[in-house]
Amino acid sequence: MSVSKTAATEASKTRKEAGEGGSEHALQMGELSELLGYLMKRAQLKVFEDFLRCVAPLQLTPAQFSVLLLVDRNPGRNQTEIANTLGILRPNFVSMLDNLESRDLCMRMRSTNDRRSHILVLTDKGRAVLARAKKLVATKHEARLNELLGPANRTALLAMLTKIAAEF
Amino acid sequence: MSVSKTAATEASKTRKEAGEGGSEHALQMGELSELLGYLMKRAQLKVFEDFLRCVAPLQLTPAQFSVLLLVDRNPGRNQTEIANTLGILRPNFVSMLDNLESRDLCMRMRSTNDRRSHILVLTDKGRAVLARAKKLVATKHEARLNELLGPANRTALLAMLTKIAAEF
DNA sequence: TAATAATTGTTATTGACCATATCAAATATT
DNA sequence: AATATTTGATATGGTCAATAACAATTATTA
Repeated sequence: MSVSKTAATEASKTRKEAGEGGSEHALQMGELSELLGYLMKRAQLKVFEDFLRCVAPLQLTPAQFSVLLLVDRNPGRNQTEIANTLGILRPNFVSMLDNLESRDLCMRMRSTNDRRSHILVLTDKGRAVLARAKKLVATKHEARLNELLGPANRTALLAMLTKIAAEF
Repeated sequence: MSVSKTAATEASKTRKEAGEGGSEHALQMGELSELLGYLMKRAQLKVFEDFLRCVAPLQLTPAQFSVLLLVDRNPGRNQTEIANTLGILRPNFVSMLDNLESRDLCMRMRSTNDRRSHILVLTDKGRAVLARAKKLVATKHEARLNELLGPANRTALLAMLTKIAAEF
């Protein structure tokens, strides 16, 4: 089982092999393959990757999509409220909105009640893009998860992630 | 220096939780609460937060912990091999090792076979810290997941994350 | 009402993280 | 021997996350 250090170093010189990416022997993952954070991070990166692929025609990141969703569902809210709900810090939300506004997906409107705040509204184009994005996400992205896990497991996974996000 | 990690966790107390605070009504999350990427990212952040808390006495990030684990389990491997396995780019792995080496947790040794490469080895202190870290992770971090989900669900979650990380 | 505090959006800045190009030394290939 | 590839390293740019600070506005309170 255990390999001596000299044998291991010897082995390191031996190989070049055809395979995926790494041309060496696979390393022992050890307890890494049971480490929640490691698996979660790896999975999350894959999910974001796939999201970007699926919604690439619309040039929307996951964060941008979530902003459009939330603004659409919550008319009359200001920047701070939207940003807080998404866990985005207010300073960092500014450039994000600048981007969406420059692409005519979203608009800042001065509130009549409180002239400090900007009420956020989707433009017609913003609503149209959001609708197309939702369709792409549902038919390509989330559908992929269904194929991989099955509907029951998918539901279970989302429930567990929700619980972790809320109570961990 | 390098208190940025603790500073970040300290700052989490300042951060307002999404949808909390009795003054404002909670926003409608809409299909956000069913969006895989959103939930995954939120959950992942919580998990990393908790990991940092649990292993704070040892001042190890999840990434550093994974490096120690992998080096320990794979004696005789060089930087490229370890970095590749963890999905870390070689240039970015350099400063990471500089850090671990400066803390006397890890050592670079010139290979006798190939004088270009650095064989990575844990120091005695590195092995000791790793052992303590493993214990903290098991008894505080992963145990927390068990309490939250139960053993069966925890196993199911890890399996699904593994599948997503591998096949998505 | 006047003075003070708090809030909103914003700018500036910093540090962490990810990615690419490039380099010298060493090794592999031709 | 000449050329190509690999390894660790440096430099650099981009994206995020986080903090401090500021002007305009609103809320508080003395």
